[in-house]
Amino acid sequence: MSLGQPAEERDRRGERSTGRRLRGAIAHYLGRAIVSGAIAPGEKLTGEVANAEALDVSRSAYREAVQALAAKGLVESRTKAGTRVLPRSRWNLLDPDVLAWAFSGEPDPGFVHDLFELRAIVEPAAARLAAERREKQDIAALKAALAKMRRHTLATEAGRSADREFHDALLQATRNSALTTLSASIGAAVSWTTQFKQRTKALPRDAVPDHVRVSDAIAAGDPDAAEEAMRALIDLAFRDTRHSMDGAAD
Amino acid sequence: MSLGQPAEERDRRGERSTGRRLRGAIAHYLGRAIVSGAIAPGEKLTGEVANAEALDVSRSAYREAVQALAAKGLVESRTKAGTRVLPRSRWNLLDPDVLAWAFSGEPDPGFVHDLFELRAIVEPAAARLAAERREKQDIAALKAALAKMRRHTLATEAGRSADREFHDALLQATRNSALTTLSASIGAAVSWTTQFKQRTKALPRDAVPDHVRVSDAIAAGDPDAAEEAMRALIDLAFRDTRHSMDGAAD
DNA sequence: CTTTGCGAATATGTCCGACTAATCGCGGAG
DNA sequence: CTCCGCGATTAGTCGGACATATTCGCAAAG
Repeated sequence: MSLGQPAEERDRRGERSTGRRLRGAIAHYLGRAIVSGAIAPGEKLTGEVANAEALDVSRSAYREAVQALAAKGLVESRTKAGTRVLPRSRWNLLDPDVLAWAFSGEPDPGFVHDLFELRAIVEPAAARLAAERREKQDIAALKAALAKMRRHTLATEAGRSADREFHDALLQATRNSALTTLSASIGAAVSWTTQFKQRTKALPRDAVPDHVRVSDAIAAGDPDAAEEAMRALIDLAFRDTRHSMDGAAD
Repeated sequence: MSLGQPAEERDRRGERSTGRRLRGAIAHYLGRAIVSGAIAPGEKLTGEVANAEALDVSRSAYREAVQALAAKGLVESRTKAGTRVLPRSRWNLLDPDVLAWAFSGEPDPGFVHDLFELRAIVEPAAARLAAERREKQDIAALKAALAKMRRHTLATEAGRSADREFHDALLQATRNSALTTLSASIGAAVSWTTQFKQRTKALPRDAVPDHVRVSDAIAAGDPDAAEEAMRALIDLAFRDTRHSMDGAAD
């Protein structure tokens, strides 16, 4: 394909930013369309040749993008039958990319609720395990993340990054690879919902004290306190998020 | 790395059994090699041209397979730098395909332990939610799965399928899309570990009564009982699995 | 001797066009 | 009316060419 007019053409192809390859941009574009519901489950998207031409990309790049979506359970391709969107139940909703696509537009309040419900199940239990198994390095990682959170506010990307680091360090401390995998998903969810929460008004609450209580309980090796502190943290975070979503119900 | 096997087209075309496309077979092959540790994290796999030729497939098919692995977080490709295996922490261990690859060889006892720990966190909480929110149809689905489990034993694929259906129906009843997504992962894990457990001759225990207790508690709308029954079920299942893996458990 | 910068080698990324394989649907034979 | 097969359609695979982006070595400057 001719890259004759680089800047303009690339924009039309879907805001390929630094490092993001073309197929990544296509996957992003299609993924958003599917997750947002623009292409409903069961629906069949247009043929490869036509769609690739419409997006002004080669069929190869388009196909590789579709492969990525298929690997995440969003679509399924069958010869002659075409490529169709799979039912939501087949989607890999916890995949970081899928989460990013889900939150790139207007997040579905129901889905946010479900994510918090999952966090409310997993993270307190994880905090308990972390309190039992943490080593010196884990405590250090938690405190480092806390320090970053104090320096920046949650309104900044740096602050949200620190928040992610905190939850990541906590799940790492559980020494459980399955929980660690959930870390990436939960981290993404935390970041997105926090960003959304900040969007409404001035910061509703200083989140640091809640995190300190969790960190202290883990450092002290007190599983019960860690579980309870985490439960409280998530409950408050959910309350704030829900409140801001209700208030700014567009 | 590269497969020593000289090109045996018939063999590979035979390997890709029903419905499985060529790129699926390649992804399966590479995925197994990575998850099993044959290609260590950080290691760089052979160049596309060479590897595609070694596998006797076109570069397109090979690349599409690598795309699938990249989408699951197993590898990352960068121009000139090559395609290298990502650290385990980046892997999407809960992806059904990755789980299948992980259990296609000798399962890692530590990983099995981690999976059961996750189940022990998620499923009792899910049972509690299911008891609160179940509708008639959910109870029917649970009972139908139970009936199937009674007809077949866990030693048969039909029996394991029924077991999967039971846990799936339970998570469906929670009305939580995030938990439903975990359903596929956990279901796969349950199936694999159960099969592994059965591999050591005599069936250790009739799993049906445990499931009946969970089902009854959910049908009765008793969250506490449902949570406790599920906790007992998982504990027993883990004990059986660990016993059959014998010595390898922590 | 260390550092900086430039150029070339190289592996992935994208494009193209043809061919293959699988399958759905239509229309004719029984 | 049913069943079978043939053709049309769409994804799958192929191979080969070119673009792009890094890495790496080498050379010149400090």
